[in-house]
Amino acid sequence: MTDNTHRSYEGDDIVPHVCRACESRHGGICSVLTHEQLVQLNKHSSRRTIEGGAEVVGQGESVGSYSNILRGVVKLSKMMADGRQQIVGLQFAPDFMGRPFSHESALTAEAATETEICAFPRAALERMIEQSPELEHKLYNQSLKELDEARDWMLTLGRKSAREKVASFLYLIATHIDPLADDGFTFDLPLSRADIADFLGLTIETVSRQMTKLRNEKIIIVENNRHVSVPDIDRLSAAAGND
Amino acid sequence: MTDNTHRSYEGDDIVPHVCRACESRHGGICSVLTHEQLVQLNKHSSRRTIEGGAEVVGQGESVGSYSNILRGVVKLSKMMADGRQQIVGLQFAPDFMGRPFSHESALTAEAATETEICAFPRAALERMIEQSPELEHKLYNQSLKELDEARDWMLTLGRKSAREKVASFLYLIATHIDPLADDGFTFDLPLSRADIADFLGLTIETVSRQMTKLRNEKIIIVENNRHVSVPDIDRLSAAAGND
DNA sequence: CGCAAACTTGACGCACTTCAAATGGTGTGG
DNA sequence: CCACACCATTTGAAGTGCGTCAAGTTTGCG
Repeated sequence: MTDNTHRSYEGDDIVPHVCRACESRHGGICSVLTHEQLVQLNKHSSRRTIEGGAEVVGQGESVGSYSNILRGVVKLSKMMADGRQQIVGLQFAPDFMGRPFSHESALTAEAATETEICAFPRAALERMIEQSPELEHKLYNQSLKELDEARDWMLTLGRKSAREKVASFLYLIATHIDPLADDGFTFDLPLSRADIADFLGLTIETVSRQMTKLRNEKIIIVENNRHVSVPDIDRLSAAAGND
Repeated sequence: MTDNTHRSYEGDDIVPHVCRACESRHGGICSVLTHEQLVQLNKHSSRRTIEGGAEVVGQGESVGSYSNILRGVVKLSKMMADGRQQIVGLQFAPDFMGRPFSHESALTAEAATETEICAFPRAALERMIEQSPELEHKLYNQSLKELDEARDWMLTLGRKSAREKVASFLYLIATHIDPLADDGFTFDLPLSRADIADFLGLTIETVSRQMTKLRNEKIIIVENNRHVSVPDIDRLSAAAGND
């Protein structure tokens, strides 16, 4: 396993300006690039802000670029011909977004909240992958992580009750979003009820009813429909059916 | 993308005996290894036959080895504390089996049918990955493929009806198993009804009822409960809800 | 042949969906 | 600052697809 030992160079003039203050420099894929590679990649990269609800790539579209998520939440979804939809993954900063070695997207990527990304052309990254085994290793590790998450979620989709599904979703968010306050777990939901339903394989109404029940049981505290607090994360975890 | 151009060496004395006749030599990960590496890996590798139903690795166990599937079907499953189970993936020859860079298994791997594998110690493979970017690239590509499949299946689990789920399963098998006859799609199911139910997030009874319906509609022909023929793969695909 | 396991079939119940209406929350213009 | 409109969410009532429980039936194996 490779070790990231570029820390000593931090602040060095060689690091591109935009990257120097980049939140993604450490956890993201850029952390394994040499300064030369960083400069190289940066020549073609561009920061973009995407408003919540806007589509980044559509299912079946050809993909011209990859990107890093710097801020926000992106939902990956699949749609059937008749309109039924399933969210198959959520991505958070500093995740890498894209499906290397496939030029047609099998899914839709859409910003759930306002999102900031750093995009670079497909060719630039693919060239860099060929040159840098560390980069490919980093990408491989992220795809293994995503595969683990996808399989966890398959258990949720296939075998959990509506109540457990909703609790599982809240638990996922609680453990992936930076909390708004220090007093435990308080956060804003990045997804609407409709999105949550599409993520859980349920209807909006069922999601709403289960949220109400969890609220009545004091497992969660809800304000403004989006703002949620979890007083006891272990109770939520238990409601999610986690061992 | 790397190109496998070792074909000219075929039959060369340097290739280990066991590998020379190996069905996995071409599609599997071994196809990107040099002959030297193949010899190296072969020193520690061992062929094993696993009877149907036997466990290869258990959920939560520490993993001592990786392997290639040479023949048969392996099911990957997750279990909740109360016994609810979900199959999260099926692997066919010549798939690589294992989760690199994680020493504790998050899932159970069990032979669905009688299965033959070629196992090698964890350390041997991990050393080789460090030396060979081509090998890591090959593994990365398989994990991307598995991720694509997992996400496809999430749509099935979350949004399809029982009928569509069963048809989707039959379609998956029909397109992944070598047919028994040349007359289109005839095969033996590698999974029992109980396994199919665990794969689809259904009960045995529901699977059975939907199979009966598909049989009555002549979309499938069933003999002996395991032997299935698909006269028109497009009708099956349509029943599965594929566009 | 006979037993056990796997599979099928039937009757009934319930969790979730569907359809419909009420409520709340947010932004806009007066 | 309020009134209104619009959308998101909640709540209610009724329907249904799948699960549960309980026989049967078939298959495979000693």
